[in-house]
Amino acid sequence: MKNLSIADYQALAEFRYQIRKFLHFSDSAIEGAGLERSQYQLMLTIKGMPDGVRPRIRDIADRMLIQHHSAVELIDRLETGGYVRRERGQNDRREVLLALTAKGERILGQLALHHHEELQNAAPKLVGALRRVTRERRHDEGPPRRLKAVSSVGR
Amino acid sequence: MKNLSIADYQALAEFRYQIRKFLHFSDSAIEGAGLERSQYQLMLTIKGMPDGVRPRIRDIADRMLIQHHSAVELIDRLETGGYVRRERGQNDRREVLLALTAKGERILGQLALHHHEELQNAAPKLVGALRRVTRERRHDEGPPRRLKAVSSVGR
DNA sequence: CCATTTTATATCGGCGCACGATATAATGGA
DNA sequence: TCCATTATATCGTGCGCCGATATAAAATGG
Repeated sequence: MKNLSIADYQALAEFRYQIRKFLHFSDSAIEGAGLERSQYQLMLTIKGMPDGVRPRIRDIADRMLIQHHSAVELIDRLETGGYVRRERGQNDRREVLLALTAKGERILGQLALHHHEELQNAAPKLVGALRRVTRERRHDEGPPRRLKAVSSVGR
Repeated sequence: MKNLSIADYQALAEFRYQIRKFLHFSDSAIEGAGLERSQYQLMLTIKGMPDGVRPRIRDIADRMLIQHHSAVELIDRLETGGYVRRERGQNDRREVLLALTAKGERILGQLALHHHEELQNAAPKLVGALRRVTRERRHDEGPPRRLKAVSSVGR
């Protein structure tokens, strides 16, 4: 089994850092809206489902890669907050179908837009970090110094 | 304020899904080694630091974008498990410098290699999802669901 | 020097997330 | 009908992360 070079460790660490940085931004935005990360993701999962598909709890859990009862907990809190609502299935009465409330739609819209804008800035660094992991070592960019939030891509 | 299209929501949801999928793989691998995600990341942060920099708790916390006392907790558990050790600073005796134990080095090496390999597979989908988010198509959606093999949802 | 401020680390209580184990209800198959 | 399966819900536990607070060492100002 081959070993990784220091540059490989640094590339992996850099990639984790970039993911954390994006999620850190995300968490701040989400918290500002009174939600938690997973609650936003659950709403986004509902909204981002293929057209016309009415999502059951089971479908949400699969898409979020969590156990169904973890989804149940999230939905409990989202329903309490008035962001989503449960609807019993008509045909199969075991099913619970989920829908965003008007409030949920509004909050999700704001947050998603904010995330969309942030990703225009963050994407290059994320892609760059990934490239450094997947490419054999290159050194055309120094160690990640402290950068303030940049608005330009820098190529 | 402009609104996002359904395709934008789907792209954002897909990106979150790809991140979750990578982290889900990561968590499984890490759990198999008896660790937690943040514990692996902390060790990786130590190992991936610029050459010669001896990491203090403060430096780790900054790099991980967490509060220093959150890092303290992680280090407590890592030290209990025998993965890292604390060393009092020689000059400044307030400092605690961190070092990986032999056990820590070995486990980190295995996990990092495993992650490195996985990223060779996962990177294309992550980059693809990012591209779909950053591609400008906000006003209209073209043909519905023109997707490459990229969106295989995986169970 | 000593008092005060700053820096570095540690402790305590709390909440959200996710899990395993388990329960309840509806459906479907032999 | 009986029983396995499916869908959802409940309970208890551990980790991650936080805010508030505490302790110790170093730096600073008279």
